[in-house]
Amino acid sequence: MTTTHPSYARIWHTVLQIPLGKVASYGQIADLAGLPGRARLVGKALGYAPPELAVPWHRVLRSDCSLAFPAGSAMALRQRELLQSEGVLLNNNRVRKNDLWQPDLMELLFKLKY
DNA sequence: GTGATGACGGTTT
DNA sequence: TAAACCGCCATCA
Repeated sequence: MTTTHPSYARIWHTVLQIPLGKVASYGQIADLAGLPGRARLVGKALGYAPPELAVPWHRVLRSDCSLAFPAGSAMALRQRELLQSEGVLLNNNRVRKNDLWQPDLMELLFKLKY
C-alpha cells in the first residue's frame, strides 16, 4: 500500500500485547513501540488500524486514565462499552489505576513483595 | 515553505 | 481536583 508507515505496524503490534481487562496509555504504547515522545502518532496509527488486525484500540487511553474522546461522544460511549465488557469499570470518563497494564512494574512488585 | 491541527504528555496555576 | 499552558512530532491546507 502507498500509505505504508513502518511505525504504525509496530504500534499495532504493541497494542495487541495489552492483556484483556487491562489498559495502557498512548505514551506507554509509544515507548514500548520504540517511539518515545510520539504519543500522538499512536492515536494516528489507531485511526489507520485495519479491522483485520482486531487492534484493541479501546484499551488505549490518556496518561491520566481518561478516554481520549470527549464524554458523551459516540466513540467515547463505544469505548466505555467495550471496556466494561472486558471487566474494566469506568468512573465517568476515567478508569481505575488498578486496571492499568504495567508489564515491568508488575514483576518488580511481585519480587519486592516476596 | 509556513502555519494550523491532532484518538498526547507533563508541568504549572 | 480541574483547567490552562507549553512542548512534541507527523500530517494537511
